[in-house]
Amino acid sequence: MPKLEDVAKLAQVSKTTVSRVLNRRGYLSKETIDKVNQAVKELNYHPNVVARQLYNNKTDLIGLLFPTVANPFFGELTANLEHYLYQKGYKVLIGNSINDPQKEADYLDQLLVKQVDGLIVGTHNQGISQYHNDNLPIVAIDRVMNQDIPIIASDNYAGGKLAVEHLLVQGARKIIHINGPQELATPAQKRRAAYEDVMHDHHLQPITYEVDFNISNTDKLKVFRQIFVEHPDVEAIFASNDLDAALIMQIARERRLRVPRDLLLVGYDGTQTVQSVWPQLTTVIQPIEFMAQKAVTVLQNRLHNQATQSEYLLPVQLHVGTTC
Amino acid sequence: MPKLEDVAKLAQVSKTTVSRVLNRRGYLSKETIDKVNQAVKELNYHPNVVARQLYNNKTDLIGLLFPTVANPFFGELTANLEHYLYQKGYKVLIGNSINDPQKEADYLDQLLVKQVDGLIVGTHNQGISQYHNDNLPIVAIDRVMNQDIPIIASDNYAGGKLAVEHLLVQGARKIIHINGPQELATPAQKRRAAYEDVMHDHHLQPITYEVDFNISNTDKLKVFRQIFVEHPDVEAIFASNDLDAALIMQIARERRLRVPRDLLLVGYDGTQTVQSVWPQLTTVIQPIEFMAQKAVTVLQNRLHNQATQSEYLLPVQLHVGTTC
DNA sequence: TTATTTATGACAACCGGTTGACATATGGAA
DNA sequence: TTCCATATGTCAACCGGTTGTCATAAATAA
Repeated sequence: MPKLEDVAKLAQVSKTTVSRVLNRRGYLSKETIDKVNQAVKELNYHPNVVARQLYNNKTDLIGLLFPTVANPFFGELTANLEHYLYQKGYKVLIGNSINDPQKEADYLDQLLVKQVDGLIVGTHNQGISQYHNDNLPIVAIDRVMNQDIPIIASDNYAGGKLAVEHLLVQGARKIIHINGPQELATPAQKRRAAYEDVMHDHHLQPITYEVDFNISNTDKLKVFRQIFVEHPDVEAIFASNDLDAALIMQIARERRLRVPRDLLLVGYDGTQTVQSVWPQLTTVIQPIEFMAQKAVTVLQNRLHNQATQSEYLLPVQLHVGTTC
Repeated sequence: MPKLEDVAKLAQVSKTTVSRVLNRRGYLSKETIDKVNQAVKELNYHPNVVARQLYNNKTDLIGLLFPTVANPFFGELTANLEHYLYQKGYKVLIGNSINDPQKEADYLDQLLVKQVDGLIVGTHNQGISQYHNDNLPIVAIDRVMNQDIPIIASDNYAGGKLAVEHLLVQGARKIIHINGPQELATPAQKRRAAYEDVMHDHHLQPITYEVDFNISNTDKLKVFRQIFVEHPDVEAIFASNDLDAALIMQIARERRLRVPRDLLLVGYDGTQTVQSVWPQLTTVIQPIEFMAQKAVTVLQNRLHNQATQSEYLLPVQLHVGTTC
């Protein structure tokens, strides 16, 4: 692997001159520029990125910490984040933390140390202390970290309201909601608040099941089956996300419940993948692309020490399919 | 951000000793070890990764170049790759190249230069020349690059055969296949070969539509609608992948064709996402996790200069749903 | 003719950690 | 008493660039 010195030798100029040509600084004649470029091409020389990173004290890398890109919501989010970050000259390092707080802490430990210039996080684990780090600009998506870390989220309260009110309009009364554990501080809890508010407004009893996002589908199915055992008269379910809605659908089939006749179903997220494969699902669409764009903008503000708000709420949209 | 020297000062030892403690080499007394560790903790010191990378001439980063993690196949593949790579001590840098050969070339240019220790690629663009690079270990997934680059793929021929033979058993005769452009050298072309072989064996006329993986859903829908215009008597479609199958399904609904009564449909990939959301789809399941694991193993062999085969074929499985 | 701009080189410090060479001191074993 | 393993320090080179300081020389302008 050729280095700067080799280029200098071949072009018969000094290291300094080569560096000047590559970085366009100082006075340079056309001839030397050509000579150097010629040598660069001949040797197929590329400056060593790591050496530059060391001197410049930045890597142009942004870390993304999310549960898993196997989930279409995080997959699409990651794809969009990568897109916008690439436009700004950053590359993307990913860390999937699903179900493994140790792994998340590990990643943090390593990334916080000059490996990345900034971090965008949306993990679902609790009690990671390293986030209290002033050195590294961090932005959270759909996750409450601490005061210093700005949050990008869709308008979960509005989304919850849209979903529940739609269910009520469709005539459902016994509506059950699924959400993550309350200890986990996520903006998604606002859907629960919306759900409970709307139910109370209609003098209905809210019933919320708390299900950990990280558990396996098999375990989720067990919990969801329990819902139908404990509430055989359930008329509608407002699920945490579209994949959970799919599991509910699976159970509905097991129990020979026809959707929407016997059971109404609303999901959440509205990823393009699920929209494409299961357009019948009524769901609340989060503006994934917009969230990614906003996260990148806010992160860049942080990187440039510009002021940012502590929270950014983006609008959601109800997609009405045939499941309710 | 504290550096090694600061730790040395605080612990009242030399830089060398600190380095010795951190890297466990040479003779060390328990007291100094404790003193150093104490100072490390007190300062919250972490060695600068980039400096280490420069000296060691490796980054412990592996680049993943795929079309987009927004697609569940690549999302799940990426998640699995990340999992296995993490286990081996590598971090993951992603690059999504969809629909943008320039971006792919860009990534390559930058990653080939000591930014990553190795590369796993599965992009769908053509004519990228930089892959002829001897410096960097590369492994390809489901993509033919050049002789030096080992390929991990599922058994596409067997998969194609399974799908088509199942369609025939179900009574279909006019079966249309969708695949990528033939110029694009991918193992997926073997499905086409299998399809055409089986059709010929049954004295049936194979009809293959070539559709670029990278085009938008809107454009794909246009092409797929054309299929039904040109072949109104089509009885079955063997799609390139599950998402394409979903689009076909959409068109079937438009045309009031009932699946499987009026149209049989087989997909390809069998991602957990699609399996979960649309279990009714009959499809060929690629062993994504196994492919990821194999890719990581083979890459590591390359990294350690151990011999590797030029191709690894992994078994597929037919999932029979209700779409055929 | 003199001053200034343009063009290039040599050199060293620096980014932050790693490593080898060499010196030195202590304690216990032979 | 001598020898050696143990324990720590100093110093400098190195990884591969970047940048500032000085020096030098030719070309151009005043």
